[in-house]
Amino acid sequence: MADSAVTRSTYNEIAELAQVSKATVSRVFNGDPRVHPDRVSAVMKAAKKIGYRPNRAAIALSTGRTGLIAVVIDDEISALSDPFWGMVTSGVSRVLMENNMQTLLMVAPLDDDDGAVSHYLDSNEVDGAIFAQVHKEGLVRKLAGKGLPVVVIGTPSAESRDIHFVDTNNVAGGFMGTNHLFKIGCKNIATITGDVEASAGLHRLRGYEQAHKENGVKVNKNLIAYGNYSYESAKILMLRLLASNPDIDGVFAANDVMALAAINAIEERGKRVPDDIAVVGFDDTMLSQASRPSLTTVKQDIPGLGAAAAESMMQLLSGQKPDSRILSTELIIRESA
Amino acid sequence: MADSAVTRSTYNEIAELAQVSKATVSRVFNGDPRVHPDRVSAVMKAAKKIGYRPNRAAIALSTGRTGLIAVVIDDEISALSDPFWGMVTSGVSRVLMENNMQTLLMVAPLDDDDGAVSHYLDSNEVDGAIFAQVHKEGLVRKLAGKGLPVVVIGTPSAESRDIHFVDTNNVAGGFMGTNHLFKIGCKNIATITGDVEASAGLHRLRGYEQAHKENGVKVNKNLIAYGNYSYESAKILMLRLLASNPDIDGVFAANDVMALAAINAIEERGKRVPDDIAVVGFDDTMLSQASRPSLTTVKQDIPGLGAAAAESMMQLLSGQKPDSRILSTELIIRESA
DNA sequence: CTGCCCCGTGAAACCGATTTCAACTTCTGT
DNA sequence: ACAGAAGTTGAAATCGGTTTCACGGGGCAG
Repeated sequence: MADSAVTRSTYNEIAELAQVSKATVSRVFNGDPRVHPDRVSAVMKAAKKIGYRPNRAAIALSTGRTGLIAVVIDDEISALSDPFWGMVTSGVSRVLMENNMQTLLMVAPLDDDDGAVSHYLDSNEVDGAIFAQVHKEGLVRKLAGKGLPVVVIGTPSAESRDIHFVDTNNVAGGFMGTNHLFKIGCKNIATITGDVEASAGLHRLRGYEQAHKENGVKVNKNLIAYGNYSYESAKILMLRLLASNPDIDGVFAANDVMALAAINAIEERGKRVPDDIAVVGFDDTMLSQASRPSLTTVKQDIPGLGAAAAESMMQLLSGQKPDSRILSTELIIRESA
Repeated sequence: MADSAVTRSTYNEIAELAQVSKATVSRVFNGDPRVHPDRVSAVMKAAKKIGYRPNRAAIALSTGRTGLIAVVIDDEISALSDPFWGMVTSGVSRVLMENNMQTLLMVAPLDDDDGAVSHYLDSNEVDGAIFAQVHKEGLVRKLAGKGLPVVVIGTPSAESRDIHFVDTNNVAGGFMGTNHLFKIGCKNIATITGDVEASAGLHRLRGYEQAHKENGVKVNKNLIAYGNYSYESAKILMLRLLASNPDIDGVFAANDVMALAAINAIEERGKRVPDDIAVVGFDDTMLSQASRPSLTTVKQDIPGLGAAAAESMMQLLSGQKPDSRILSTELIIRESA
C-alpha cells in the first residue's frame, strides 16, 4: 500500500477542510468555470494549507494520460556517446518541461518489432513517442498504426510519409558543404558518407551529388566512401581513398568526427590541410572549433531539432496535425577549407 | 476516459476467460506460490490469448510504486552537450531497463530547492532519483530527508555523507595524470581545473597536489588556473598561464576538452606539444583519440559510472544499504605527454 | 402562480490493479 | 468418524483521482 507519511494529501482532505465534495475539488483543479468563486478560493486555500500534491498515477488511471513522452534512441552503436543525441534530447526535454510533461528516455536497439521497447510503448504507458536515429521503421509504423502519437527525428522513407517528422535539411547541407569546396577551387572532391541506411547520411550524399550537378561536374563513384559516422571507419576509408585516388583535393565528410579522421589520415600521408586537400565537416560540434586546423563545417541546430520534435508532439497531442519541419543549415567557414 | 481500442485487456477479461477471480489473476502475475498450477496455466493462456498488457498507472496507484527513476542533470551550463552526461545516462538507462524500470530524464537547473523539479520529485511520481553534476546539495538533502531513495553521481560534501553516491576516483586520477608528467621529466606543471565547486573538479586538483607532494615538489599556486570544463575557459586560462609563467613544461587539464584548448593555446604561442610542453587530459573521450597530437589522458569508465549508480539505486529500492562505490581510473598514454 | 430551464453541486460509479479477509476444500491425526 | 490444520480461492475494499447523473433552487416566461 501507499505511504505512511505524515501528510497524506488527497482530495478527500481538501474536500473536508473546504466543506465541499471531491467532485467540486476536482472541478476547481481542472478549471471548470461553473464553480462558484467562493468555493474556488476555499478549495485553493485548503489545498495550500495541507500542501496538496496531485497523484499522477491516479490521474493517469482515470484519464488515460500519463504526462510522459518517450524519447527512443536506437542504440545500435551506443548512440549517446555521440554528443549529438544528448543535445537533441536536451532540446526535447526543455520543451516538454515547459509543457508540463516529462521525458522518458529509452536507449535500446530498435531492430525488434516486438521487444521490450515495443511492449512498453504500446501499452499506454506514454502519451507519445519521439524516435531518433531510426534504422528500421517497422516498430515506428506499428506504433503509429496503433494510434500512438509519434514524431520521428530524421526523414522517414517514402512509404512512411504519413508519420510526422522533423529533420535538418541535410540535402541543402550536403550541397552547401560540397559547393563550398567547388567554390574554393577543388576539382576532385571525395566524400565520406554517414550511415546511408538512415535518412541523414543518404541526404547529405544527395547534396554532395547535387553540388556536382550544379557545378557541371560528373560524380566519380570511386570518390564516394561509405562510412558510419565513426572516427575509425573514416580514418580507414580516407587512407584507402588517398591510395586509390591521389588527385583528391577536397573532402566532404558527413560529420565532424569523420572530418577529423580524414584530416588525420591526410596528414599521416604527408599532405596538408587545407593547402593540398580541403576538408569540410558537418554538425559544428565542439570538435570543429577545437581541432587544428579548425574545421569548416555545415552547422545544424541540434537542440533546435529536439525542440521542434517536442513542439510537434505537443501539437499532435492537442489534436492538431503539425506540418513536418525541416530546419535549415549554415556554412561555418574556418581553416580547413 | 480511457481508450476505445478494440482490445482492452484487463484482469477482468482474463478472469472471465480463465474462469477465475481477479484476485487469482493478480496472484498468478505476482508469482504467488499458493495458486494451483492448473489455474496458473489457465490464466497464462488467457492472458496470452487476449494479449494482456499490464496498466502501469493502476499498478502505481495501488502499490505506490511507479517503476520510474529520475535522472536529474543540473543544467547550469547545458550539460548534455558534453558527451560525458549522455554516456552516464546511457549507463543508467541500460541497468534500469534490465531491472524493468524506466528512466525519467530531467535536465534543469537545481539551484531552486522548491522549483518544478523539486515539486515533481517529492510527490511520489518516481521511486527514486539519481543526481548528476550537483552544485548545490540543498534539494538532494531535502529529498533524501523526505525518504526518497537518492543516489548522487559525484562525491557529496562531508556533511552529506549519509547520501549514497558513486564516483570516479578523481584524486587517484589527478595523481596519475600529474605523476606521469613528473615521470617524463616535467618540472613546472600547471593545471587547469574543472569546476571546483563540485567534487570532481576539486578532487582532481587534490590529486595534482598529492603528486607534487609525492615527488617532493612544492605546489606553485600561480600554476593553478580555475576553469569550468569548457573549451573557452581553458583557452583563455592557458594563454594567461603561458604569459605569466614561461617556464611551464607540463599541463594537467581536468578534462579532454580543456586539454585540447590548452594544446591549441600552446601552439598558438609557438610552442610544441609534447616537445616543449606536455599535456595530459582527463576522461578519454573520443576527442582524445581524434586530436593531434593524440591526447595522453586519464580514462574513467563513464557508462560504468551510470551503471553503478543505477545498481546502487536498485539495491536501495530492495531495502539494502549499498556501499558507496569509487571507480578506478587508468592512464592512457598517447602522444601529448 | 405554475412550469421550464439553467446553474451549481454532491453522491456514486469508474479507471485497473492489489490486498485483506472470510469461506470453502481437502488432508491430517486420533 | 470428527476436530483442527493447511491449502486455495473469491468477494469486496482500497488506492486517488475523473466523470456521469440526478437534484435543489433561482430566474424567467406564460
